[in-house]
Amino acid sequence: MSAKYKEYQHLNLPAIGEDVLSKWNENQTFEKSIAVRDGAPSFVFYEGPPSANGMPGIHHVISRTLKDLVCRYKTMKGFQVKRKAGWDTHGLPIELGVEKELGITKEDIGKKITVEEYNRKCREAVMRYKDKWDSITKKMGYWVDLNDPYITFDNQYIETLWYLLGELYKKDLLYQSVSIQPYSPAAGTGLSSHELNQPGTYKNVKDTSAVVMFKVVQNEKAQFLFDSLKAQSIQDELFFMAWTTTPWTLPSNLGLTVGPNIDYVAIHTFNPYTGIPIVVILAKNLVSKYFKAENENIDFSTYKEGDKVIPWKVVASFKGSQLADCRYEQLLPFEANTPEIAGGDPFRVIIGDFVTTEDGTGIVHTAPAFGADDYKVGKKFNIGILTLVDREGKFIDGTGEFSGRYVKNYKDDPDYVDVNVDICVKLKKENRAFKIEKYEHNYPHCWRTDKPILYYPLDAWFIKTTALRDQMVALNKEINWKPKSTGDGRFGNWLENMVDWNLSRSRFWGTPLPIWITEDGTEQKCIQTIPQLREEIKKASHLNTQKTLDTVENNIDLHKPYVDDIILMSSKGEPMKRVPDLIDVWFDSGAMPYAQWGLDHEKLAAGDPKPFNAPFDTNYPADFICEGVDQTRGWFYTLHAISSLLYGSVAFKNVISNGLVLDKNGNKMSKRLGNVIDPFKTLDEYGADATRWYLITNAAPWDNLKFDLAGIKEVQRKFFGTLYNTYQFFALYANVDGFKFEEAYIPLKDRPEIDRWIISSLNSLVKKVNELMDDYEPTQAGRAIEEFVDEHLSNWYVRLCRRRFWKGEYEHDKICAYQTLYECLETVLRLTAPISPFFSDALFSNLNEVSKRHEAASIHHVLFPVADESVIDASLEERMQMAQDISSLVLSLRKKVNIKVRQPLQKVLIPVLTQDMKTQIGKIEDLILSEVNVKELQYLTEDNGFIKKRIKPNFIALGKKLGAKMKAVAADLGSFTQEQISLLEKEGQISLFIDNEPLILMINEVEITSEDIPGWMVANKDALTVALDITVTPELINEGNARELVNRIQKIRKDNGYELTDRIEVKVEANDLLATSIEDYKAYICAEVLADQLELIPELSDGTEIEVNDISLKVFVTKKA
RNA sequence: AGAUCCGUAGCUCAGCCUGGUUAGAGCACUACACUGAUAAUGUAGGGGUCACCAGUUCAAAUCUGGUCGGGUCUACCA
Repeated sequence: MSAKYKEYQHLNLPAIGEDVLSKWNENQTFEKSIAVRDGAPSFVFYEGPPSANGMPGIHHVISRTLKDLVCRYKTMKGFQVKRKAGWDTHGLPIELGVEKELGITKEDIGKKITVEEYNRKCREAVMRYKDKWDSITKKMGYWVDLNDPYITFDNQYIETLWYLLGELYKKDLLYQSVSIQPYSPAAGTGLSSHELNQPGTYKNVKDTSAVVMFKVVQNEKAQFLFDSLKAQSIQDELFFMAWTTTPWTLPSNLGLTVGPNIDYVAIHTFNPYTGIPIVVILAKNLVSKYFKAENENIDFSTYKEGDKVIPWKVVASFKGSQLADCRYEQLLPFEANTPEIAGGDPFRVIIGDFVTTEDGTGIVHTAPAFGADDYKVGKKFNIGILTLVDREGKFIDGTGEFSGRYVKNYKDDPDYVDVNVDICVKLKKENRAFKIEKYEHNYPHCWRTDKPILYYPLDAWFIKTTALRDQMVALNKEINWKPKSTGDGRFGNWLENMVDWNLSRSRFWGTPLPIWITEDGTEQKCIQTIPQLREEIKKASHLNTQKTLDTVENNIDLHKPYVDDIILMSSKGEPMKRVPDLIDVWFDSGAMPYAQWGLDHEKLAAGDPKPFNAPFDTNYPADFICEGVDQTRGWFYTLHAISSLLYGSVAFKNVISNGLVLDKNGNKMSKRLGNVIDPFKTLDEYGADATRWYLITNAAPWDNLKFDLAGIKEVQRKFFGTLYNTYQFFALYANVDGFKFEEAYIPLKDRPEIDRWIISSLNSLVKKVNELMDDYEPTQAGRAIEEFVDEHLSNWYVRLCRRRFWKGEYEHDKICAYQTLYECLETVLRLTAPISPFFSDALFSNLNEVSKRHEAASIHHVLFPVADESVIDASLEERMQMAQDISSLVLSLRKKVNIKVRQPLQKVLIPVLTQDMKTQIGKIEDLILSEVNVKELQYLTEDNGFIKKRIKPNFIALGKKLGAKMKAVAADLGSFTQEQISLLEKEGQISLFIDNEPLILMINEVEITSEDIPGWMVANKDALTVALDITVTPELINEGNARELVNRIQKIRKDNGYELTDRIEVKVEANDLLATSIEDYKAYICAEVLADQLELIPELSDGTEIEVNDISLKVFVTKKA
């Protein structure tokens, strides 16, 4: 039996997808795609683990399409691409979800519910939507190994994290320190940034703000200030002015921060509260905020205390950098805030980039304990730290009259007296306040207690990323970022301004920090492996319960609360408890290159610096990763940090950061707005191929995508519809003729020009697609394929070649046509396979099952096409483009005068400006003539005077030479006569007078085009001009009628449901108007409609009434038995 | 607040790196045509102050600076 190419009824992409999917499942096509590359070089891909705690959305489909297409492409390029799936299972979103479900808060954990029970709930919740995820993964055609995923809550995984943390610890890159975190004294707990971002936490409140004065100490650094005062005979006290909205932080002040490039001035004036003459320093830009312009330089001697008009005068100006290290007197000294207690070298002016001149005075009161910036800059300049407020939010003992007072009304005390006001009153009395006022600003509040938070130093563990910043920056330069700007800008910038990584989280469900510590904090142990833990606990068995000992020995779970029960022993025999912190979940995912394979204890024992299970060695670093751009400072960063810190290597070599998926109006998709796209519905309705193709080709991956279902429909119809039609066309005729690609491959030189052309274009496309895919530009690649399929293959090659497939015998030309079209289809399918894996596999299999050209069972096992440069013929492609343009021009002319294409016309005129152009068109003459149904093509050369020419400057060439004279020359050329143009053409140059200066213009400095042929219908595009002879002679009408008749008979054949190959007999009712036509073209008509007989009958009783160019007549068609 | 991306036809996008005188496609709309690929296709038409302002230049959608609008990340600070 003879194999046939499968023909379809309709294009049903979802059905094709399902069909292919079940074949993949049956035949283990994915597994085989990896197996067939055994021994080949590996291409390493890392899967960023999603959390199965939420439903997959359409935005997951885009990044997974990108991941998948790169992996499929690389597989087709001959690499082995292993793809281990992963699940991110720890973290706050899961905990919050569980809390919500149980109706509890963080404080209830350990009280209303045990930590054990709570974590069990988290563990259950985390895989809640795993089924949905697995389902979308399969449906969308994302090939990833779901059978053996890495899971971040697995003991093996956590153990590897512990090992890595231990390595950091050994390198002194893991340390404990305080960090300034949002803290709620009312609730007695630190708040995560996530909690701070709850709606409604930021409120507008009115606080007492103060501009206070810090007295400058006269010493070497400040001498220049005093000198300039002395020069002006000013002997009054000199102050720095600083502003604060939290006066309660003033006793903890240890520094004043100025901007190095900000301009400051010293102003001689009077304190508005005390009337004492003073000199104050503040930013020049902010002077007007405190001093009225009309009072500048007025007479000081008339001023009395209490006057509204306060004179002032600028007495010095300087840059902030000049103030560095000037000292000042402590503002509010008490027993508890001496320099000794503060540590460091306080009460100095220091330099900070964060200082602005938008608020305040341009000098920032710096209390390191109560602000992140303050802490950072304070640490940098070693000004010490004072925490004069306790965790309940009240002043500690030793702060004078303020001791024991709450800095805000945290207890809802009706008799609360604002300590901030009292501080300000004190400062006023001491001539240390310049301006006290209520100030309204946005301040964060605790979302549970509604009380203002404060920033408070809390203990935390850090990774010292800053120690290796330079290396991280240098390694980043090795990474190929798509788009580049994300790497240079967003990521590069982030690295430059990096701070140490705060690992600590005070939560319950996560990776515990494996550090045990004695009560006095003098001894620490960092545990790296489970065996090590077992060993250590054995030494401390007397400190632990039997239950704990059993658990550790038999079935340890490296989570809370079990690890917290474990007590180790110090060298001095003291008990050691684990620090209560969990680590940032980002460490979990950033460590996946190592932890996904787990720890190899044998390698570890042998001292291998990278003791991870196989196939780690061949799977690090990654060649490619891809995630949303929101991961830049998330996963991308943590991967990079851990890899740089521990192994001095990049973790990934190429990265695509894709943009967001927005709704069709450009809004973020959110459940609240109800504009989320259900990916399941989309895939079911339109199929994965169209969805994937749309996602990839509609916008560059890193641009935000405005997702519109109408766009998928368009892709479905426009691209897949066209490709499908082309395939159907091929299958239809190939089945009729029994073409199975059995004949030897016909050398291109023996094929017609149009075949050579499409093969040339095809190879140009292959070349381009390879380059673009190698450059991680799938959007460009997809668009190039679209253009080829639509413009070249379908709209030109197939359209022009249709007759070759259904006319004539099965011999040389026909086989050429089949071979050519087959090659195009097969190659295009292979090019599209990474993007649209189902459709391409289906059609490829249809082709291959008949031709058996490839041994592979799936398109995803064959190799990606490689361009054969020897068949690319640029000049052929150029002239075919010309043929398309000329045909389009002729057709547009026909349209203008309403002469249908079926009506033959006599001739076309084309002015040719060069010999080369004439040669080129000559080669495609026949093609054009048959396409536009014209009998002959005449060339007009320049010397016949027929053509009207147009001249314009070649701006690129002339620009450099002429510069400003360009406009004048352009105007001059615009008024050139035909004679001048031909003179220039003949001589090769012409002299002009521009602005009364002579100028020689060369022929290559202008562009001459033909524009018009007097007396003809013309049309032009760029340098091409086409004229059409629209005279319709009686002979031409006869021929047109004959063609029209053929067309009508064909329609009848089709209506009657005849097979393509059926022979017929035709009887036509005699008609004077058509008699000559039918007689003259009888042979032609018969050949076209496969008629063995064509008779003219005077009267026809039966038959179909038809119209041929407004002539009515009857035709009777019968099938020959 | 900082960083970054984006802003071109009603819609989705090219073009911008490397400045050049008619700013392109597709969709949608309108009209006409084609009819053995036919739930396809072709041709033509309308539709743009290339977000705005300034600068550089003979010449700016394109280069520079700024403004506005949208997105994202980071931060929240006297």
